[in-house]
Amino acid sequence: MGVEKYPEAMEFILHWGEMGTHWGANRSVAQVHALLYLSDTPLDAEAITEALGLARSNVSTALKELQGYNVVKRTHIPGDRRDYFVAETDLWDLFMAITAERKRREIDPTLSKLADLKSRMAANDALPAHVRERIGRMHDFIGTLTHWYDDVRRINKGTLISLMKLGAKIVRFIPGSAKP
Amino acid sequence: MGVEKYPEAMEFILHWGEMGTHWGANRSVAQVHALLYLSDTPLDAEAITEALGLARSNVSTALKELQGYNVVKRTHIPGDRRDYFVAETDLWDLFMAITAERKRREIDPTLSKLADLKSRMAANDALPAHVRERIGRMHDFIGTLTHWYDDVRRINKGTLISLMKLGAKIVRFIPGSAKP
DNA sequence: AAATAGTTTCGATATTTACAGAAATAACAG
DNA sequence: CTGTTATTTCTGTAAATATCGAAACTATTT
Repeated sequence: MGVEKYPEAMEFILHWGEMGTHWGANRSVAQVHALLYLSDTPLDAEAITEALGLARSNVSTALKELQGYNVVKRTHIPGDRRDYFVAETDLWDLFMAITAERKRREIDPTLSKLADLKSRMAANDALPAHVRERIGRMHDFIGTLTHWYDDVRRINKGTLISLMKLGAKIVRFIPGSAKP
Repeated sequence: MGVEKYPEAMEFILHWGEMGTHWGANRSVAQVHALLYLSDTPLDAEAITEALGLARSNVSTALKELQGYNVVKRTHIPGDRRDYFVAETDLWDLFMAITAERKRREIDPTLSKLADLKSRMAANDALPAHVRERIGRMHDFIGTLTHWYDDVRRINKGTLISLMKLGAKIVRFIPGSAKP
């Protein structure tokens, strides 16, 4: 019997669904993910459909999308032809997958657009200097941010978690930094 | 004459408007911000309305919202009763304002909900252990993230920028960390 | 070939969000 | 007190997004 029978579990799933729309997924995708996250056994598409009351086609699309983000994996049960699914339960990996996807959709297009504008502005001297300067500065800034992000992503997971737990104390270890 | 006359500037404004919808603002709000960001003089609501072709009421709402996020400030010109507006041009401050707002809308509600569920689950022993465990783990994880965020926010701006430029090299300074 | 599992596509809603325009209210200089 | 400017509220519409259910299609197993 699935977790959707428990009121607290269902409440979590519904909340996740609503928040999902703020996190760049749609409600169904987020609900399917929440259900799989709470389940301790792999579920097949049909079971998900019944548990959440969604259309079968919707669940299929959601599963495909979640696999694309690498937060859900497909498994099989011996002697059963159906596909079963499990969610990533390592929350750090989940977090990294979400940030990667959001960067792709929310940052990368802007970075390209700014690069494009910058190069086109270089040739155009009718343009006021401050416009060129501000668009250029925005490009540099977002470039710095994404460079930092790429850098941090490459750090070993355990190290990263320790770093995060260190929090603001990190500053102590940096040469030449003083309190404000 | 406003920056909206320059194709590249307008392109920036329109792009910003589209991306704004992914960043938690609506198109109008993001467009107004982009226009002010590119302008080197303060603009009044009427000028913004004409530059962007929005309804006056919409511009008024957008300005109010932007001031709420602390990314736009009101100023006055001597001998002129109208309100004028300027955008934050320090991109770091802008970034911090956006992240604060997004945390408020995208993280805080979930943190509260998880805390609530956690306390209610404690009393309920009909609930399977793994459900309690996974919701609890999610709460802890998001708690750790927001704690780190609060910590980092308190670091002096200049220090933070240096830290970011350091990128992955940060690891070198941390005692007891090794490459993967 | 028949049965089963899964995916994809499509048109018909339903829901949510953005936006405009009008009207009511407030603030205030002259 | 009066006219101008700015803000707020509301009402309706338009646009974007999400969802469903059905059907067509593919692949796999028996």
